[in-house]
Amino acid sequence: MMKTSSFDNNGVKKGAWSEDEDNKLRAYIQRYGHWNWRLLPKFAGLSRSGKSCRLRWVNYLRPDIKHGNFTKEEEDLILKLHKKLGNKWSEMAAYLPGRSDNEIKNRWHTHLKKRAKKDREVIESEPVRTVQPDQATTKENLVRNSDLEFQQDIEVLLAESPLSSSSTNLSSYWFSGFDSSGSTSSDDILKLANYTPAETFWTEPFLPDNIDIIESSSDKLLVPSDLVYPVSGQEMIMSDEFLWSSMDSYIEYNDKFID
DNA sequence: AAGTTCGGCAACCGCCTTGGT
DNA sequence: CACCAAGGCGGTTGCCGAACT
Repeated sequence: MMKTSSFDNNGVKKGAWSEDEDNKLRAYIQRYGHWNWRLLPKFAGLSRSGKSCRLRWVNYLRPDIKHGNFTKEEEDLILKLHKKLGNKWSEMAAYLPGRSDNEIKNRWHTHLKKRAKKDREVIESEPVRTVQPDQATTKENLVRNSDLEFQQDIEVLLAESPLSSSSTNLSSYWFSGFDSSGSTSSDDILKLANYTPAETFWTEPFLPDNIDIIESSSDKLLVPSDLVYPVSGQEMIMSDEFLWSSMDSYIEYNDKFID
């Protein structure tokens, strides 16, 4: 099931992720978040593209991600969502906590597409019922009813899960304050669920508001590239100790400007 | 038992959108 | 307004195990 890994001309690794790579990526994001996907692999000691790292995180390593079989309720909801949204996998993922857009897409292609086709055939083969005028089953009402049903399905599903997050929401999951043990407690998940990024602290790493003053001063604000200059693919792979200590001194150095 | 086909899914690719300059 | 970089999304590919012959 795994793709065998290989390196492209730029020394970027492709294919299946090893456990070691997973651990590095997980540990890095849990400790520092993902402030820049393109630069992240360098700091995490991975010879992967940023895109690849992002995908691996979003689809597989995110602590809230659910693995394993889809429930009947989830499948039913996907069918309804697909009817309503079409191939908007990421939008669909917003209604299915813990499921990635990729997973939903795969599920659709492997199982649900057939089921949807079957369902359609059954509906089409059903004889057309004659409607009494007093039933007032206008087209408008039918649409309204299906919307209501759809809304109810979503409410039921969300009630079953403590999270109502989406892959899109969680892709901005660059929280700080997680421990680096690699384990994820329910507290962590709750923290994540309740987390609302109110500032751009991590997305624009360590650049304080008074940047003008700092730039004019003799001190210079460190940026990640000040710490590491990988010139070859080989040099991008660094020891964890080095990475963590580099990052820590980077934070420490810039902290004085932020206070 | 060996070969072939099929199903499932992780990962890649290329395009589009968005935000910054 | 144009350009560029980064992130995000949907389509597709490729690998592997299971099922079938």
